[in-house]
Amino acid sequence: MQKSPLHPFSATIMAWYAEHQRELPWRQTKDPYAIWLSEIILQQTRVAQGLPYFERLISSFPTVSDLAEAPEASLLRLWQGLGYYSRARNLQKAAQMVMRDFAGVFPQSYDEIIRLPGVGPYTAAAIASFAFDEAKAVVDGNVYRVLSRVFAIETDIASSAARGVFTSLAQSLIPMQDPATFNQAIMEFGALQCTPAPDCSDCPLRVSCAALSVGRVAELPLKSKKTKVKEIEMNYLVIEQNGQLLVRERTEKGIWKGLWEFYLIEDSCDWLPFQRQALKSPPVHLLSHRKIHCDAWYVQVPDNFELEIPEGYGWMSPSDFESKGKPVLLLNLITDNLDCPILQDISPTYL
DNA sequence: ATCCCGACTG
DNA sequence: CAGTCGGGAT
Repeated sequence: MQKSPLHPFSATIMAWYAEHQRELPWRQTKDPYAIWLSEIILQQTRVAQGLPYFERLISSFPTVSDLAEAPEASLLRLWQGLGYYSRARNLQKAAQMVMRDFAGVFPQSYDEIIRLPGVGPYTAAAIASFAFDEAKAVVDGNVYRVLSRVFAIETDIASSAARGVFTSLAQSLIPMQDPATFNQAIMEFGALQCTPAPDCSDCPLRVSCAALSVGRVAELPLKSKKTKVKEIEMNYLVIEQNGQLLVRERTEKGIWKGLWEFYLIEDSCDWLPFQRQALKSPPVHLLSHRKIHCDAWYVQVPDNFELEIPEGYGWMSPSDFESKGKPVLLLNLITDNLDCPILQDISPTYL
């Protein structure tokens, strides 16, 4: 077999990976379905947080067919607490596309894989290399960090040019004889060794790292854009009548689409149908682009009173509501107010 | 308080 | 191409 020479960088990180890699369930398989599932979970999510979700999802939906046929609500319930819920909705759309357009066989090339919803350049390269040994370099946040430092690249990673610059470089470094291990190695290296605030003293690249030699490690990678945070107010009324709760699914575009919630008043809470009991407010809830101030009240509606149901809302039993996916903000509200009997009944079994 | 992480949408 | 989409670690 013809062997092209290995770049010193590639040799070093692959040797490092052989020593330091974590044992992770999706690294013990070549099953593209399991690898795809793990990669979607790991988008914008750290391994420690994603791991239990992977275990629950793969055992609930062992095959792409199981996932395609699952009710969306049960998928979102399993995804609860992981954030970026469009990932779960796209995951199922993609599973249905595999069944319909690929006859149930997971697509086997980068060009086909990237057609799946929720799969972009990074994820397609990851699946194509890990499952099918296609020599496509992955470029994720770890790769930006590692390459910008080792090669002292000052390209702004928020710029439109960045992806091309880093993809070309990574593609020039990937060894044809083992692209999968190279891709795993460079990301694991970014996750464990070349971290945002790294300890360079025991780094295997410390003698060749360009950023370290010029004292630019802390400044790289360069990133210009910062997201502005909008402050919003959410007032929840936990409305109970006959042991049922007034709830709705968030169907409009925006945050938490597909998740469920109590009666929500976005602005000031001046609707006072009956005597209300203040609940303990959850702490200010921070998203990347939202700062949510939340207040909540409990309202018991007399059994024989005919309440006018607001548009989009309906009555639901606590146990059915428990089985729906809810934002972490509401899970916090529930667990902070377990002295309220009906909230005990929807206390989540896990986050 | 600040930073981390991909893909889609309009 | 700028804005949107969550949650957690440090």
